[in-house]
Amino acid sequence: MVKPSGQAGKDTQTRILDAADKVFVRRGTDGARMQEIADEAGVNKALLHYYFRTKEQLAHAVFLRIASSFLPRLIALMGSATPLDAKIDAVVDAYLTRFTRHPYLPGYIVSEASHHPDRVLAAHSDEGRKALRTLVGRLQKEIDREVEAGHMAPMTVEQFLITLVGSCFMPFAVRPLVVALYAPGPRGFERFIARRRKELPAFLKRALRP
Amino acid sequence: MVKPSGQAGKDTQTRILDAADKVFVRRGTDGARMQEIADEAGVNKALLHYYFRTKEQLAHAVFLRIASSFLPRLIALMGSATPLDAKIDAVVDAYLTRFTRHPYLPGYIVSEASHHPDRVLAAHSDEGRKALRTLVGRLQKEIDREVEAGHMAPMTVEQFLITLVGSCFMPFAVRPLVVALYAPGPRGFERFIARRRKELPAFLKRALRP
DNA sequence: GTCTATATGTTGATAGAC
DNA sequence: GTCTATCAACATATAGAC
Repeated sequence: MVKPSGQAGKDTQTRILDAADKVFVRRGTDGARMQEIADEAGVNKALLHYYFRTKEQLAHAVFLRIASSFLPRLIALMGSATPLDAKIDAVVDAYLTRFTRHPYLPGYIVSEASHHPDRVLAAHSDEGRKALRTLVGRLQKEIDREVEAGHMAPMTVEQFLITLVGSCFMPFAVRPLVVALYAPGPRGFERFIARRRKELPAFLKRALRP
Repeated sequence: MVKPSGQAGKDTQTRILDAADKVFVRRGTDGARMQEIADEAGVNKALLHYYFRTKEQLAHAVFLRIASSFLPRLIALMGSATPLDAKIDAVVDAYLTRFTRHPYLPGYIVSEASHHPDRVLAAHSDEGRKALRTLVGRLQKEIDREVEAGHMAPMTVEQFLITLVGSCFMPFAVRPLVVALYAPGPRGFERFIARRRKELPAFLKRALRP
């Protein structure tokens, strides 16, 4: 028996979680209303509490699901057995593609990190942190070797990762400003990102050279 | 007659605005409470409405004051008659210094841009936007000339500005994560920023070379 | 201008029928 | 599991004394 596709086919808990994701990400946790989530899920408000007890716990579930696919993905892309240049291409492509589909995601993540740090920290397991530390260590060794050989400029991996991720986050995180200041018109932002897709990897790679 | 210094010496309206700044920036507009602002200002809640009528208008006043010093400062630094390399040094230094003093500022600005785009747009005057467009045009010409002469890699100014600003914003915008993942310990973040102060300008300058 | 007291409207959360 | 009805708590905003 094939499961019916679309929202209607999912079980209620998933429908609520998806709706909560949509509303929390768009409005921010503090700006979100349980009523709007219920409407979005096509259920009653009381049902939200039946499945998740409190808004706080629902917010936690939403952030957890997002975080669970975020750091691991970065670690997978940066940990692959490819040259650093190819990794940059992969990460920029993956992030810009994802954010194009979910434009409010960067703003939401930053918002949560700023105003609900506890929730953000709780969503990252010790294994995840450890995996990242391992990755950073391996990358740093790799880079140091290249530096020694004169093929690369000296650089701290943590600093580079922040710059890399931040460069993908930023245009979406302040999108209204980008549109107003740089990219007017109906498809202005789209064009801005299309251009970034080409320029950003080239820019970052140039910075790697000795 | 010398005015007494400190909070107590300022007139009430300013004290309220300063308090609102503190609370809004720290909690986010939606998470902020008028009561907390009143407490912070050392006045009664009713007085907030006497001076600013609504929370919305108070939030507008706070964001406006912040925005008024933000874009102009960037334009001033990037528009000075110095080489691009020196401008990078100046901007990175100015932002990292400011954010060290006001760590919640980047998160707040992103939060407002994401969840209250109208307010953000209203806070930027047409003159400001025009000034930025003029600056971008001049910089682009300058760069194109250098590219022609083979001294610089081709680059779009708007893209570079986002990367530059984003690289300064990002570590503060996700500070709890940076601390947990990269910079543990009491002064870990401080050290992270101190290192960034050196690495980031060098990194960006390397990316400019042809 | 500044306060106390209160009104007004939301919002998260629960009780209880079905 | 899902709904309707309702509560209790809170937050913004106002009225009115001083």
